[in-house]
Amino acid sequence: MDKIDAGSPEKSSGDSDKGGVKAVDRALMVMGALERAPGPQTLTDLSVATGLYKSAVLRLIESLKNAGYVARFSNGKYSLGPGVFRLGAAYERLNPIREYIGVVLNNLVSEGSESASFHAPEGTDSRICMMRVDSHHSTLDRIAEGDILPLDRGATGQLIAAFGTPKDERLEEVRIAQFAASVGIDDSGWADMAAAVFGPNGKFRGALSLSGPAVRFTDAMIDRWRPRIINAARNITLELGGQISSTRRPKA
Amino acid sequence: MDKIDAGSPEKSSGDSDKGGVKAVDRALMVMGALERAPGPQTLTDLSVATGLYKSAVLRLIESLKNAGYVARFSNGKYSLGPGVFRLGAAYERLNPIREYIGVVLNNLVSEGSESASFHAPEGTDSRICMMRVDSHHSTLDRIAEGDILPLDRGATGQLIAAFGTPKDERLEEVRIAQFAASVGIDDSGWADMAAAVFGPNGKFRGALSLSGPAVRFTDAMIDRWRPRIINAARNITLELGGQISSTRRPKA
DNA sequence: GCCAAAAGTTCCATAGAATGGAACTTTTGT
DNA sequence: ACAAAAGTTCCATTCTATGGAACTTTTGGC
Repeated sequence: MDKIDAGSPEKSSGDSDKGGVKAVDRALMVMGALERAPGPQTLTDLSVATGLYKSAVLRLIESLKNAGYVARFSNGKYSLGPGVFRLGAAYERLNPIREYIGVVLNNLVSEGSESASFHAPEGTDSRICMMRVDSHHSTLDRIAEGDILPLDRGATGQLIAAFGTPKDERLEEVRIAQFAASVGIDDSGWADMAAAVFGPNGKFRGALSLSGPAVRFTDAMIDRWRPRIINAARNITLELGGQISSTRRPKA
Repeated sequence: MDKIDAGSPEKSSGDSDKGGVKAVDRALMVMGALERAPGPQTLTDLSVATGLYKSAVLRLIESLKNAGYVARFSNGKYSLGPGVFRLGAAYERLNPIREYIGVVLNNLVSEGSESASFHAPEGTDSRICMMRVDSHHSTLDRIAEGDILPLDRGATGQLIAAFGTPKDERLEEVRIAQFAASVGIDDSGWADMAAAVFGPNGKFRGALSLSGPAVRFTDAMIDRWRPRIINAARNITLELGGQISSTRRPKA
């Protein structure tokens, strides 16, 4: 009873009309523009970014502002408002599993692991970093909670792709192992390993990941941490009410 | 026209018509209901909570779901979706902190303070000068925006260390006071005082600091400026959406 | 396992809300 | 000081969001 359908932004072809409310779609376009923007935006910025008339943006913003989702500064620019924080806090409160994942991540890091994080699928070709605890080693990579990352980079991306839709058959080995590790040679200088987490009905929920400088991801290091990260992922799965399956289940 | 008013306790009253977009207002009412709810909500729950017809809620949710702001579980209940988490992360990321802090720093300096600056934690054992406004007095010290500084020097470093990880228990007094001032005798010839700034959830965000020649940091001068810098820090905290806590906080 | 009640979903004519764009005011930049 | 860009107001027209009926599915009592 925990399967999630959060809707996917992309719809292959002709995604526009999906029976929602158009005015709301437009307001959320404005929110998206503000979310993506590098900083406070002018009315004209938003008009250009969304393709809506300035007058329309102004009207939509009026409603968003009343709810605190948009803030306007004294210089006239717009940005996300404190209301989105309240929302974020509510999200945390409503998803208490995050607390448990935090405990698991902290445990790994305090045992001396590389930086630990949890990533969930986001749409069909990306993932989102839901939580992250920096390692006690150096911490200079730029990944933070909320970051959207591609699936074609790193073991974590690979693991999520292996359980994605449509399934990448080339990744069947990864899917069976429920684990992936960077082979090491990557010009980025970073490496990672990840173990799969499942919810009820065996539904894939995300990846528990350790990441750090590639130079530290030796075969020995990977062998040492693999059982621990797999075990940690298993604990999260159990906490989520998921079943541990050594074999893959065909359908939910 | 007839609202299904089943007695909605929240929303108080004056949600007067402020010239926004009604459909958006309604969608945000649904968001508010989800935010306030103790757990996943049924369609009927939301219909009752918002006073909207079920069919209307369904349509609004369709749009909210497409944006990821609302998720639907396999048991049919609705809750906030991962999109709000992204939003929260975006808010944190593009915090307009600098714009507002610049105003505050300028105000302090134009009131005759020593050079004013804002420092944020950088890693676990250093801080970064995020902004700086030179005083109208003399003295050019060499600290500039972007400089990385240690935590073992000055009141500002001490304050940031007091809220750092791991916590330095010897600095509990500083943490409680949310304020620190150089005691004066320092062979460097420089002194400073600093007040803590917090963001949402009481998270420590950095220190507002005044710094200058030690010779000018007399007890009387510190007493004179302490309330002003504390008040300025408080204003920044409020602007950041943080809460002012007069009582001591056990965690930060 | 059956039935009644509640919840969820689909559909449509119509009211009225949202729209585009023109006109106007304010701010910015040179 | 001036021109150009940004921001704001306003309104007739259009098209969308709406209420509510009808229908399907799920829940729960017995």
